Amino acid sequence: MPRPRSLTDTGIAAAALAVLDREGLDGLSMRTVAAELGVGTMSLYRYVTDRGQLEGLVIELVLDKVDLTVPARAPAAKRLTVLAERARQAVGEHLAVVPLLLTHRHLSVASRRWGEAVLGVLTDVGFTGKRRVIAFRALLSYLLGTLQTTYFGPLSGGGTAAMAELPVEDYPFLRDTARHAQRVTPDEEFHRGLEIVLRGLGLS
Amino acid sequence: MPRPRSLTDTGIAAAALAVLDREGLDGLSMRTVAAELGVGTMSLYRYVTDRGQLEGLVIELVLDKVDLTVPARAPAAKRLTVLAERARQAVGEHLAVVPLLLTHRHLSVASRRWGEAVLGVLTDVGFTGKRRVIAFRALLSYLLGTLQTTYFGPLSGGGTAAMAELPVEDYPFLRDTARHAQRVTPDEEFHRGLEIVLRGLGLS
DNA sequence: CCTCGTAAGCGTGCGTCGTACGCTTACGAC
DNA sequence: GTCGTAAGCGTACGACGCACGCTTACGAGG
Repeated sequence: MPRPRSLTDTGIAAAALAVLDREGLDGLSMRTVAAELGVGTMSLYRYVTDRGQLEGLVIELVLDKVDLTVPARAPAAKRLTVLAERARQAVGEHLAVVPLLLTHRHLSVASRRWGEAVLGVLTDVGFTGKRRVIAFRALLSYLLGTLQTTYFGPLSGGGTAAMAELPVEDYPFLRDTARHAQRVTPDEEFHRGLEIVLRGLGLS
Repeated sequence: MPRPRSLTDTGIAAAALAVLDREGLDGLSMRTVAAELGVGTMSLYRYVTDRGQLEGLVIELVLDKVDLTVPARAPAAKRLTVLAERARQAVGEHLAVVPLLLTHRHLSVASRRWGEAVLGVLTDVGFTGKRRVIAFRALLSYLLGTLQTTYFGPLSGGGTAAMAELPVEDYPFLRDTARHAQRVTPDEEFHRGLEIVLRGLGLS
């Protein structure tokens, strides 16, 4: 009976993501997203209760793209690597969502499904009880940690370059490490770091 | 000759930290910090070029407290654990600085010194070149990851409680894991997770 | 075809933020 | 006692999120 809705959740999320990709986190506001949708600022509030919920839609859109199917007969380490790498890749394609992901992860349904998939693998190879809690949180912490370090201080970024020029007498190790770091790709860093965690879990 | 300065960097940082502890990150503004110091808002700008620099002072204040001395003859795993745990504790006493730490870590001198100490241990047990880069970043990512997960979604928090009530048919593992998680203390989570990473590094 | 209830769309405005600008004022060397 | 210097701050501007209530488009019932 009443006037039909003209916007969809995913349309709103896509607009916000477009703004995010184009102008970064600072450029994301109710006003810019509304403009991106060709709509008045306050119209957005017909679809979203507040800015936080809009941010939630964005991370949902990004995380929904990660494929959770996994080669059934592959070793656990391989299956976990695949799940972690897909999540990292999905987020990596829209780096500006990292800060939003960190704050909204816990109430995202896509994130929960990812967690369920990871826990499925862990359970499959005998993790239960507290051990499973610890293993899961270790994996999650490593993943989120790498995401945020690549976002705020990538090895290829200015921070590392600056450290490479630190005075040798004060920071010999940091300086030398920074110099090697510039030749490590993000993929290599993530993959080999993940191998470390998996090896620590007794897998691989 | 001119009028003497009445504020110090550490005084400003301490005031900001007090506001942060009392009112959280949302309560931190140039106005509230100035008021905490008993000074006009714009007076702060005589000591700090912008809000970002003020945030930098806070994290410097917090990180300066971490003791970087380490038992010389202890095994590497023990030395790294001590360094990681001290950093975690220093930050844990002022949880509201976590978001600031994530954004300002790379240009903090205290953080650099901590990194230098960690790299010293790694070097001491034979890590060099790319391997040292990977090992360091893995440790750093894990540490930052746990900090941010405990800040945004602690195991003892509402997020975990909500997951414990998830429908069994959709999220069997997540639900069961969340139930066990509520009985894991933050210290236990961090310590055992760190053990995993260290074991993955071939230490311990 | 017309009416009218409903909800979409949005204009205005408030209180907050960071901070640019320039005035006033306290200090201490001469 | 004078005066150069920099400390201290009052005002104001353009963003922000969002509360409120008006206007307007729709489509089902008569």
